[in-house]
This record gives sequence, C-alpha cells and structure tokens, in this order.
Amino acid sequence: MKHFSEVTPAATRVLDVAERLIAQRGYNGFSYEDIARQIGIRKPSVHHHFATKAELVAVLAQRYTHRFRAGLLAIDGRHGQAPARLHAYAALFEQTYSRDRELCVCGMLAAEARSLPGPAAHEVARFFRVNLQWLAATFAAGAEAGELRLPQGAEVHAQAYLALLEGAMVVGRGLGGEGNAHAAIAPGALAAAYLAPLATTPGSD
Amino acid sequence: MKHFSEVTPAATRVLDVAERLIAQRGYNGFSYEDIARQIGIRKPSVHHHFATKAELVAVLAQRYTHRFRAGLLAIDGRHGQAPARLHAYAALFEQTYSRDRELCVCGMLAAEARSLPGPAAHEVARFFRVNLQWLAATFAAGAEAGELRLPQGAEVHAQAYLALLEGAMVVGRGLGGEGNAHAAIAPGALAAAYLAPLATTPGSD
DNA sequence: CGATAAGTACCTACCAGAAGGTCGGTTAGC
DNA sequence: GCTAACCGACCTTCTGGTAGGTACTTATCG
Repeated sequence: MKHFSEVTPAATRVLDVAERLIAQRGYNGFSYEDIARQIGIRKPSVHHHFATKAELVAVLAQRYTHRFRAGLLAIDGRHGQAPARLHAYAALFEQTYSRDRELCVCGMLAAEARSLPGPAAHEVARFFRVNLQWLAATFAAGAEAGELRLPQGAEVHAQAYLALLEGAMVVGRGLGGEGNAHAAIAPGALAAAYLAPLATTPGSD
Repeated sequence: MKHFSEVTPAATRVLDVAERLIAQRGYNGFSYEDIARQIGIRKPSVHHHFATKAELVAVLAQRYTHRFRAGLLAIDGRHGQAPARLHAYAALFEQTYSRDRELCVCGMLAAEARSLPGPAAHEVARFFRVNLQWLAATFAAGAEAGELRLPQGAEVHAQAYLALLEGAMVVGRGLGGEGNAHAAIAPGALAAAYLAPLATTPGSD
C-alpha cells in the first residue's frame, strides 16, 4: 500500500481536508465532492491523488498514527516522570478536542470500524496498539519508579486511560450544548481525575 | 415529535432492526433498504412506519434513553451501596458490548453528532444528561456514606466514569482483532480499575 | 540550444448504483 | 368502513469511480 511519506504536496492538502472531514463527520459522512469543494478543485482531481476512498482513509490513518508516535517521542524527551508524561499525553487529546470539538480521527474511525474497508480498519488497529503499548510502558515505569501505585496491571490502566480520553471526546460531543451552563467536558480534567488517586505523593500534581 | 410508546408492534420491529444497524454501522452506515431487507418487507413499508430517517433515529434514541433509565431504576432497587451500583452500571455496557461487540447506540450517534439531524442530536444529548445526572448523584451518595473517597467533585467522576465506559467500547472495536492474543478490552474490567482506587475499604470489591 | 519525454495537477463529461423519499393502490382484520 | 401493513413504480440527488484530454514544469539528450 501507498505510504503517506510518498505523497506530493497537493495530495497532502487532500489528506488535510479529509482528516478534518472525518474528525467532524466520520468515514460515511463525507464525499470526494466535499473534499474537492473545500480545496477548490473538481472531484476527479481528488481521485487523481487517491484512486479510491479506501486508499485515502488508509493512508490518512497511517499518517495520523505516525504523527501521534512522534508526539509520544516528544513527550518522552521532555518529561522524565510517568505522571508528567501521562498528563502531557492527555494534553494531546485536549488539543485536538479544543479545536472546534474535533474528535480523534482514529477514535471516530474505530466507532465506524464495521463499515470500514479492510486496510483502513487495520491501520486504525495499529494506532490503538501503538498507544496502548506506550501507555502500558509508561504506567509500568511509573509504578517501578514509585511515582504511581497501580491497583491493577499496567495494561489495564493503559486501556482504561486511553478509553477515558477517547470516550471523553465522544461524550463531550454528544452533550452538544454550545458553551452552555451544564458541565462542558474537558478531556484533560477527566484524565487528571483518573491519575490523582494513583499518585504516591497526593496533591503534587 | 412522535413518542416511542405510541408505536405499533410492526414499527417496533423496525426500531429493533435499526437499533442493531446503528450500533454496528452508525447513522450514515445503513439505509432504509437495509432495514427492509432484514425484516423481509419493502422499503416504502419502512417509510410507512417512520416517514423520514431523521424521525426514526430520534424516536430510537428516545426509546434507548427510556430503557436505560429503567435500567438505572432497577439498579437503585437492587443495590444499596454506591460501589455496587456503579459496578452494576458498568455491567449494562458490558452486556451490550459482549453481544457481538455492539456499541452503545447513543455513543455511536454522539460520535456522528455533527452529521445528525437536529432532533436526533437533541435526544442523544438527553441520554448523556440522564446518565451523568444519575452517576453524579450516585458518586455523591457514595462519598457521603463513606463508601467512596473522591479526589474531585462528583460531577467530574461521573463524566470520567461514563467516558471510560463509552471509550472502552470504541477502543475495543478499534483494536478489532477477533479473539486474538493481544489484550481484549472488557468495559467492566476497566470500570473496576477506575473504582478500585476510590474505595474506602480496599479489596472489598 | 532546442526537442522530447515524463511527471504533476487539473479539467469536462460521463456512468451505474444507491440514497431518501413520494405516489397511488391493495390486502386483511376489526 | 376504518386502520394498519404492505406493495410496485417512480423521482431526484448523491455517490464512488472512469475515460480521455489539457496545461505546465522539469529533466534529459542529441
């Protein structure tokens, strides 16, 4: 399959627009016509860059995973302790969500996984495996360093933390109300609520 | 708008099938033709029961919320303590998910909220408000009774707990692998991981 | 230098199928 | 005779995708 790094500048613009459209409306909620309109070209030109929708989405998920992986490396470079890393991780999601309540692209695609072309679903699965692996390693390191006290195994906490963040975006969107009175969801705040009881030095973060 | 309780037996079958289809493929992932085929009737007959897709989904979300509310009442009747109630609540999601990895209907619809007809989106929002209200009350009661120790406000824990459960289903589906080696997600287990550190009598549940 | 080949980016015109929805009508039971 | 349940035929719009061609740039080679 095509790799996202082999993609020309014009094709990259297509990916950018498609990414936004998927985060907003999902795989079944946008068309090549939508992409064309937003870029200012005609539909067949989009097909010129990505022959099929299936290929487009697969490459997109691939690129998204790659960017996320780079984000994880950056976190490891900037923060030494597990709690700080996990907070920075949550900030990744908060950042996406705060941009007009956009959902995580792979979170959206995961929900639709049953109606996704095979290769795309496979890329989405890879995204989650990468994240869970990093989270499990980070939780485990935190426990070993005495920064965290884990009642369950690191894998379970990794799953729970990831689920909490993905779910926060979904629930937040579901609540819908535009800046109204009843509690707006902030993924970062929920992540903090998860981490607080696990801290060995309560109140230090 | 039509209320789900005013619905005839034949229309109820349409709702049942639509519910399954939405849980599997989402609002934009199924058609009236799909419903017709699964029931064994023709497409116009589906329109006879629900004039538009928008109305169908709105009524469906309404019915789903109603059933969930009944579930919450049943939990309150069967369990006295907050931790037990919260575990029973998680079992509600586990039950849906264990049936062929079906997603929570309103979770699915929430992800697609941006491409949902207005009334349907409104019903979905109601679902989340109902759940958050019950959860917040339950967490608060547990704290007051000394069964739970909450680092944050009850509302935050309610949001986090709901997000964790909705997200667990999404992540689980995203991972995709059919009963393979790498960790399968179990919503109930993740919920337990969330509750354990909040318990005042560690290890009692 | 100029011709040519190749690659990128885009276009109009078109197609077949699926989508949501409408219309007018039939059947069967109370 | 009313109502629920259902139907075939049809309409319009959108969908992903194809065919075949133009314009521009860059690289190559005699």
